[in-house]
Amino acid sequence: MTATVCINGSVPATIRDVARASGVHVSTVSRTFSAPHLVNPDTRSRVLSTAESLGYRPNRAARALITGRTHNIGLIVADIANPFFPPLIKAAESQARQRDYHLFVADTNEDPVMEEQLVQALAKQVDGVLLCSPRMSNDLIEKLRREVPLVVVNRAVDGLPAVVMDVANGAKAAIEHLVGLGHTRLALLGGPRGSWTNREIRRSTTAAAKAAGADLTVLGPHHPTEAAGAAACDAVLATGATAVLAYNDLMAIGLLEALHDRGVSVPAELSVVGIDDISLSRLIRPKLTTVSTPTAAAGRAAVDMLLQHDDERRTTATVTLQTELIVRDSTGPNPH
Amino acid sequence: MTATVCINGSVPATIRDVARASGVHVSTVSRTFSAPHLVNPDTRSRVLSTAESLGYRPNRAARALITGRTHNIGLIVADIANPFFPPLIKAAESQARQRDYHLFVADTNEDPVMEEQLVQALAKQVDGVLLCSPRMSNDLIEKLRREVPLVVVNRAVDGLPAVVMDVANGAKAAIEHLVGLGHTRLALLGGPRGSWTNREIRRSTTAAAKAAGADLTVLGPHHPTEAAGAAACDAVLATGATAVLAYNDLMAIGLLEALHDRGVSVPAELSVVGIDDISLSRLIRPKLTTVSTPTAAAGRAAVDMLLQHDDERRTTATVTLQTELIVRDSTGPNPH
DNA sequence: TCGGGGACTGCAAAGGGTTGCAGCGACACC
DNA sequence: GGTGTCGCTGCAACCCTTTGCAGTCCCCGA
Repeated sequence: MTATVCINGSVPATIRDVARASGVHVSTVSRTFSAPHLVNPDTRSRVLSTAESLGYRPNRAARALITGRTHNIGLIVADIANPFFPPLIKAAESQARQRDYHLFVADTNEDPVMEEQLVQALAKQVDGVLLCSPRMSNDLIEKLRREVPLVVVNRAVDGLPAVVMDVANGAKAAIEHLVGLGHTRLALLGGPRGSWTNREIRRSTTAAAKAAGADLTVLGPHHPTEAAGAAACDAVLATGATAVLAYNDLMAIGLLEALHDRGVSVPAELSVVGIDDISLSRLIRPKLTTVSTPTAAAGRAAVDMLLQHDDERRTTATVTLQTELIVRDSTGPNPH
Repeated sequence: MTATVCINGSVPATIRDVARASGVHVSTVSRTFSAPHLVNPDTRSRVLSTAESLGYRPNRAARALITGRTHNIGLIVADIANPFFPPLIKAAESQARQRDYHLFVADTNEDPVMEEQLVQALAKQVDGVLLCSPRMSNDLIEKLRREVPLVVVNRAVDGLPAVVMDVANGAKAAIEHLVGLGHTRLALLGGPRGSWTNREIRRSTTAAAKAAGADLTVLGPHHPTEAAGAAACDAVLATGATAVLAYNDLMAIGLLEALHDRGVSVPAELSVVGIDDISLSRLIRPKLTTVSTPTAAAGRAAVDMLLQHDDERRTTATVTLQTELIVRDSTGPNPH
């Protein structure tokens, strides 16, 4: 086999080198790092300083082999480049590192089949996986949780720890906002098939519209992209609705673009509401009215749940994070 | 020690279990996976099927321990949530996985000190690190490359494989575009201290302005953020310039926002050019004229370089990716 | 018939740590 | 002085896989 030599020709120092150089047994060196209180302060500082001078760092793979804990976490998202995810990834990474964990990030390209492959591939290499907005079936999730501890984000699964955003409540607030502006014919621009969030939104929106005595046309399923939002423009207009709630900001923004191209003015002729409050939403014109979802908090919470339920016995709690309607410039009174 | 038990109480299958169940030696099982041509097809298929039924997957940590290759890559960026990075991360991850590598992603929060810590922490756990837009000193890079193979992106370092974008040429094109529109008083909204890209842009912009006989005021250093772009608005106006080139799109967009608030119309009174062509740039109004940088290609190229120079002897080549000026609506003729 | 070689397979060491157990000296207490 | 305890350290097995080496078996050519 090929030894991993550094560029200057020296081999990275192992625990044995440190032991030899400081005149103690390897187990003492090991304890110096993993259970410092068990070793004599003098010995400890001697070991520490020779370790320092040798540039020694414990090999995590070797440690993982015996302890069974890799100190790695996997994070699986549908699309890294979808602006919804980066804040979540960033928060999760930061939280993980603070607890001395490293984060694998993987992208399924919106493909549910890929989700399974990724979990399988990561399973032996991580202490747990964060599944963000998974589209796979419940059965499959059941199967996978047997291979590796799982925390799901943006989905509720029986008996599995989960972090969800209260989009139902957010969607309800959005509908009430629109009804309050006098709109009576509404449309919902649906998201992708298999999305728990999408089901929540549809359910809540339907109920809220009904309660308010408003008409609601549900469109979809659609890809959760700007392009799909733009492509759905004619379908939206055909419903005769004066206000639309979109599955996410990206679709809302695509819709806004297409409306602009067709000369339909927002919010004068049509009100548009998004969901997520991605940073883009306050930069476009008109500024988008949207339901803000606490993505960074979700990332942190998911890491916390994984690490905590990893320590003690498994918890199956679901933490629900609140959402908030942010009214900006894309909604206005019913023109009729 | 605590065995890692799965949720159903079973312990994950090891190579030994497979060997026992299929009546061969562990080495044969090992070879079945890592050198299939060395084992009899019958044996191989028998091993494969029992492995399948036992749900066996090779333990990468154990494999890493003996081969010295982890099949992991580290990717260090300044800010995951900065829209410049996600396309790069996505492309790198995809390219890595295609070659059976997994990607650690880490965020320095724009802090150069953190860069070193991260490389150190990742060093023993990866086969190489991709350093994106590093701000650390050359000396430090020299030191770190001794611990782990490095590829730098958006920076040229002597003797180190690098992927850079030809921003110099892009900035030159931007200046020529502005001069062609009749602008003679220009401003450069500079980026962060320590950024190689920033130096390149300044150098090239200065030269291009001089060559064209135009005035150039250089502002900065600034954080590469929208907020910093907005904050610099007054300073930009104070220069008396009729056209500005910003270090990146984010700053340009922040500037656009601030200009809008002050009632300065773009491009009628002031032309603005960004760099990067993040997806946001074509969604804001006016659509931003910008220099597009091939970030996804950079991510792929960086992974390729790391993996290739990892195979054979170390290459120190620098690959330079072309940039392109995208003219949209934020630039127009000199009003004077 | 025998030697040589090829195709498989088994054996065992190695890789870098962790950890239960036992040893040992120092000290306190009776 | 004997005994028990405590603090520290060493010993050695173990984690899971890879891989150089050696052995076995079979086939082929001489």
